Amino acid sequence: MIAPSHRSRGETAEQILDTAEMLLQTRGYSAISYQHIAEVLGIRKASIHYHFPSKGELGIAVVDRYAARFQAALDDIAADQTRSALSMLAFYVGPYLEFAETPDRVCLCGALAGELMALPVELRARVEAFFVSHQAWLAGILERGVARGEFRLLDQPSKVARLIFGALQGGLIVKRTTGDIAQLHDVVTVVMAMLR
Amino acid sequence: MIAPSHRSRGETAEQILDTAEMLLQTRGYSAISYQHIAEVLGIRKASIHYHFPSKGELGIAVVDRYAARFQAALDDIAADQTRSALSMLAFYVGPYLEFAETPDRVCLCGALAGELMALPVELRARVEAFFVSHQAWLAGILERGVARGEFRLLDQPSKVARLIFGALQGGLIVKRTTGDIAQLHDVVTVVMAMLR
DNA sequence: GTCTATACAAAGATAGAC
DNA sequence: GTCTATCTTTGTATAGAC
Repeated sequence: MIAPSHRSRGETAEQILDTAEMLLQTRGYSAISYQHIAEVLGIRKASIHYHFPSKGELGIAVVDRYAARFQAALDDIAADQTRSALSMLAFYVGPYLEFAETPDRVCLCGALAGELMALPVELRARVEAFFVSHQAWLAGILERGVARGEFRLLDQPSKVARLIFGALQGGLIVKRTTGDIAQLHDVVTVVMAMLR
Repeated sequence: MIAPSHRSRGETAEQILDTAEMLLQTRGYSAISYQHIAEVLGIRKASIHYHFPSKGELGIAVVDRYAARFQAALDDIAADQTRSALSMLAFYVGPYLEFAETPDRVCLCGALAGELMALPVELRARVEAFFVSHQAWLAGILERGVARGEFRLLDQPSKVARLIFGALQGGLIVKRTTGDIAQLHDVVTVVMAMLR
């Protein structure tokens, strides 16, 4: 029985997070303001301060929600022992390819990492945790693929995971800049070829 | 005979560009201000406006200088027919590894690309041109390595170049976030292994 | 919970003295 | 070429009415 996951936040708070997430992905942290978010939602700046008193807290809430959503999906996938490692990897690449299909979105943490030193330290820590956990997850999938005879790695799983993760983050950012969707597809193609 | 390359800009203008470049690499475009630059140099905001009337123009001047410096080195290297393709690639990776040795610097264009939609359009165009030309250069080196029997590629040179470039940009950004210098070294190691 | 109003600081930019 | 002074707008944040 699947109960609808009760929200710990109200509707307005969720809309604020949605809008802030979109703006952070497209324009970054320093460039966005309460005014921008308020305009998109048709509300006033003060209403946002009611839900998220400071910009730093808002940024943290956005990243925490984003990372938790991602992590839940990764946990689900990795837990399914019947799936091939290849399909797990293909699953992981999915969100990146989806972002690549938008004109201006990249991974939230990839965008924030570009202006790392301008972020509140608590926010930096979140971005770091995101990178660390995703690379650990990838390394686990690669190890699994080796154990199942699906992958042949050029080096230790953790090192290959770093290459793949960096290539996805970097490839997505380059894709948005050049506007060429093939940028990320090519990266994924070569990554897959590398694992055989 | 080597004449000292005459500067088309004065000493102060160069110092402003140096400081702006450093701040852009560490904090990004939106987060830096004339005030920050002035404080580092011990001058006033108005003095910067004398040399670079608007922030957009300053940003463009920084990126143009950065890209030209990089390009001159790439042209020199690629022109030397006696060098191996491997040594050329090792040379290309050099600046990334140097940035990785600093606590908070990444590639200027990699940093700016994270907040792409917040940049003036002329600046975006510069970042795009940087990405396009660097990937073309890398593809040329890869092709050369294949012709010389040094490299064996998993796919077309342009596609492998995209993987390598994205991995370097992404790897450097992840490295700065996690603070682990091995992050980028591992990426380079696996890239090199991939080419054999 | 959302609004108006406001405080306060910082930003980009210009005018004009030196 | 650099400075002081100033303008205008924007940003973050709070107080208090509704």
